[in-house]
Amino acid sequence: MEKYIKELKAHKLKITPQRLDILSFLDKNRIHPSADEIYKAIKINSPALSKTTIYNNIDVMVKNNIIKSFRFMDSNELRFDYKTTEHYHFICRKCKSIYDVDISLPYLEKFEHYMHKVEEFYGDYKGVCENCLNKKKLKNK
Amino acid sequence: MEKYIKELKAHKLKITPQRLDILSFLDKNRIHPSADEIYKAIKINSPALSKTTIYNNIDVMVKNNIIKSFRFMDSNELRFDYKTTEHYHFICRKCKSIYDVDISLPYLEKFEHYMHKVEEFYGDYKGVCENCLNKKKLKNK
DNA sequence: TCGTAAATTGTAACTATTACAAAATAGATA
DNA sequence: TATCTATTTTGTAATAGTTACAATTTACGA
Ligand SMILES: [Mn+2]
Ligand SMILES: [Mn+2]
Ligand SMILES: [Zn+2]
Ligand SMILES: [Zn+2]
Repeated sequence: MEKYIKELKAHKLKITPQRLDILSFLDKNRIHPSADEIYKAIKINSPALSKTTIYNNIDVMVKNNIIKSFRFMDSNELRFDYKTTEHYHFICRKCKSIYDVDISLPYLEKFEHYMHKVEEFYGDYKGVCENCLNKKKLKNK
Repeated sequence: MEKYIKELKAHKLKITPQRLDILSFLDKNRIHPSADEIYKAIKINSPALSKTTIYNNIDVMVKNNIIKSFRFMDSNELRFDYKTTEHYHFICRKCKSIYDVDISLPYLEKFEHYMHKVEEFYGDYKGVCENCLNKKKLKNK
C-alpha cells in the first residue's frame, strides 16, 4: 500500500481510497482488465464507488504514466496495465487471456526508406496460449 | 467497376449499387476511412443510403477478406482498408494521416522462449509524417 | 481545526455499433 | 420476359463504452 502512496505523491496526486484500490487491483491482478472489470472488482468491497471515478482516475493515471492503456484489434473496450515499461501483448484466441511479451520496438531499422519519423510502436500478437495448447494435448490423449 | 463486380461474384455476393460504391470508394481513396466517413462520402450522391447498409456490407466484405478492418490504439472507431495483403500502418500525430507500411510479421523469431503459438500480429507505428516534417522545415526558414 | 481546491458521485448525454422488422430488389427459374 | 423468393436495404430503436456536468464530499496545506 505504501508503494502506491509513494507513486501518487511522486506525481502530486491526492491520496484517495479509490486511487489506492485501483492501483492495488491492477498491480495484484495482471490480467489487463477493462474499466468495467476494475469497477466491478472494487465495488464488491466499496459499494459506494462510482464508475465515473474509475474513468477519472484511469485517465489521470494514464496521463501521469502510472498505468498504461491499450486496446485490442477486435475489441471495443480499453484495457489497463500496471506495467508501464515497453512491452507487447499476446492474446489467446481460445481463452482470451492477455500475456505480456517482453519485446521492444520492432523493425525500426526496416523503416529506413520511409521518410516518416517513427516515435512509437503499438502491437499485439494473437494465437493460442501455452495453457490452451496443453489442454488440447491432454484431450487428444 | 468491372473489377469490383468480379470480386463480389468470386465470393458469391450479390451485386448491389451500395456494395460497388463502398468498394470503389475504398479503392480510390486509400485514406483508411471510418464507417462514418465512408457513409458520408457515398451519401452525397446516393442520399437514400442507410448507415446500417454500410455496417452490413463492411461486415460481409471483411468476413470474405475483400477488405480489411483495423483499429488504432487511441481511437474508438474501426477503420477500413481496400488493401488486404499483410502490411502495417503509420499514423502521423500531427495530421492524423494513416500511411501503409510494407513490413511483414515482426519479430516472430524473438518469440522462441514463449511457449505460445503466434498466428497473427497487428501493429501500428506512430510519429510525424514526411509531409508534416517538411512543412516544419519550411516554417523554420 | 478550517478553508478550499480537488475528487467523488449520480445522472444524463454522446458516439460507435448492433438488432430488428418491414419494404425493396437481385438474380435464379419458368 | 415475368415471376418468385432469398437476400439486401432501410429506418428506427437498443446497446456498450465512455464523457460531460453539477452537486456533494473529502484531502490536505495553512
Ligand atoms: Mn501488459
Ligand atoms: Mn493500409
Ligand atoms: Zn488460452
Ligand atoms: Zn502528418
